[in-house]
Amino acid sequence: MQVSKVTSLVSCAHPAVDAAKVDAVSESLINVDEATDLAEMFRLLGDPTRVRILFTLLEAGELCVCDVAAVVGATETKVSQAMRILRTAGAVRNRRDGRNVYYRIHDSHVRLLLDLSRQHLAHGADEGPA
Amino acid sequence: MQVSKVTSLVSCAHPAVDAAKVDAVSESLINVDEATDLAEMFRLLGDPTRVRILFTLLEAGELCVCDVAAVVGATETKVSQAMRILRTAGAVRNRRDGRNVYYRIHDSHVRLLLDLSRQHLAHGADEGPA
DNA sequence: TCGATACCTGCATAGCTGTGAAGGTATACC
DNA sequence: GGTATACCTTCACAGCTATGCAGGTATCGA
Repeated sequence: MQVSKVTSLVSCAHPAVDAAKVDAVSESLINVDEATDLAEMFRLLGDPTRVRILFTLLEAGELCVCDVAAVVGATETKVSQAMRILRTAGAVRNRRDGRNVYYRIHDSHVRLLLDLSRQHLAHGADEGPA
Repeated sequence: MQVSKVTSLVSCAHPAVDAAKVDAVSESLINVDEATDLAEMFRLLGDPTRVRILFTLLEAGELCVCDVAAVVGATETKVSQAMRILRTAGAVRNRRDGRNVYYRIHDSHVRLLLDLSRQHLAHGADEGPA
């Protein structure tokens, strides 16, 4: 897979400025499928409503739709719609108990990202250069 | 800010199932602005093209548009458009050197998230439950 | 000055996304 | 059974997004 056939494995419009570097980076670059999966996960966190819902679940552990709606200050419909997206993506999981449906975070990567983000929000959201 | 006026600070449609829990979580929940900023950042990483571009820059350190296009296998226009979005959001920064414009990652949070993601991709993308 | 190169910028557009309204389903209680 | 609660789903739609095309700007070499 992916032999080092210099600059021929990439469909370049121009002759590359630094062919060696281009080839080197091409070798170690994640493939399109991995990038797509990763992007899909980030896109899931790319909505304020979903972010607040997830943080709510992160804090509470498990909560029914009704209570999540109360916490984030949104309608049940809105929360339910968001939950469907999160559930379909595998980020959360639900459990029925009587009339209520309880949701909790299921994906460990999502949990990790949320935790990390909260830490960064906690000790000053400094936007210092890398 | 945010006094504990139980269940009155949230506009609940129904009476909450667990009012105490709702109030407790409401107190510690990030506010809408923070959630919006966070979501905006995640949304920036929610596109495969941008993800691959950023990983390319993460690996190479600095690269001109031409070479990035060659690495990710996209047109210069596509890369340029993506760069504009990343630049506007503050994720990358550019530097002109003659005819070429070199880009590099500027945002430390973005860099951290990418690094973390790559690690998770590295040792098996296990989707085990949290 | 005259291309050529490297990159950028509208413009148009197909496709996606978040949101609300209306109505449906499942469970509990009388 | 009948009604209320809690949640879900379908439908519609305004707004956004990624992408390609055509043309523009900046720099270099002759």
